[in-house]
Amino acid sequence: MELELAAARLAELGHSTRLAIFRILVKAGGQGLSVGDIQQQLDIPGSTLSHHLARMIKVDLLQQQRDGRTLYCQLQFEVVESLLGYLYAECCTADGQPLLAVNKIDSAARC
Amino acid sequence: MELELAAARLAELGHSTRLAIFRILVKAGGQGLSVGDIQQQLDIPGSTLSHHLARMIKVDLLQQQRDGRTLYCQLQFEVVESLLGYLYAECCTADGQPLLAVNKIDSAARC
DNA sequence: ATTTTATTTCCATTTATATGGAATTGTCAA
DNA sequence: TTGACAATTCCATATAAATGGAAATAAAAT
Repeated sequence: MELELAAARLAELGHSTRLAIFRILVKAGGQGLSVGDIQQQLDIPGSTLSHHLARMIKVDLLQQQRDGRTLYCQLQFEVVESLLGYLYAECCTADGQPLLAVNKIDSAARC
Repeated sequence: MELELAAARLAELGHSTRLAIFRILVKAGGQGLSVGDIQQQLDIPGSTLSHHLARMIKVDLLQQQRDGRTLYCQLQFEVVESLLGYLYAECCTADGQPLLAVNKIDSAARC
């Protein structure tokens, strides 16, 4: 992922409401969650939520899929993955040594 | 790290100039790099750079240390680590299963 | 057909971010 | 103690983001 795109995606995660949406959608997993359910969890006006979702969709952090009159939001996990992968790649020195210890932490322990 | 702080830090990384600064400082490692060196690499006006640095300092992504008339900028690696750690922790489902495959990628391979 | 439900888009307003020239501060060297 | 250098702060301006009520769209139920 090139820098501009990574920055754009990080900017979208860099807002407390949107980071909360991200969090909720991670917990929801692959099947996603309806806009209404998200709204209920966050307790914010529909239009505000809609704007935030639109922004996240624009940078491919999430996707929507309609089922009847309900719109389901699904996190684009591959995109999130590539974003985090980019950050990690950037967190290596020129000589290829990782500077962060996050890799060493057991993933299960963090959950 | 709580959500608000994580969001604030992500927002600072979510700007192409600042992400470029981040990148440069990662490559520079622990000893850091002078403001002038960063400016030379980015080729932007000093005042603009200064504003960006100030923002990053405000959320503790970096630190400055004066040596004579030169100011050295050092990335706060522990902070970056905790931020990425937070994101990874959020990327686990409620039942503790990591949803991202980034952990499985060999860290050396990404550098 | 009409109402209800789910969600978006339109619109206006407020607030924050980004940018960079000019003036300023801090430090060293002659 | 003046001059140059490193970097910031001041200031003004332009642009973008955030917010939410009201109107519009889409789909289903009555």
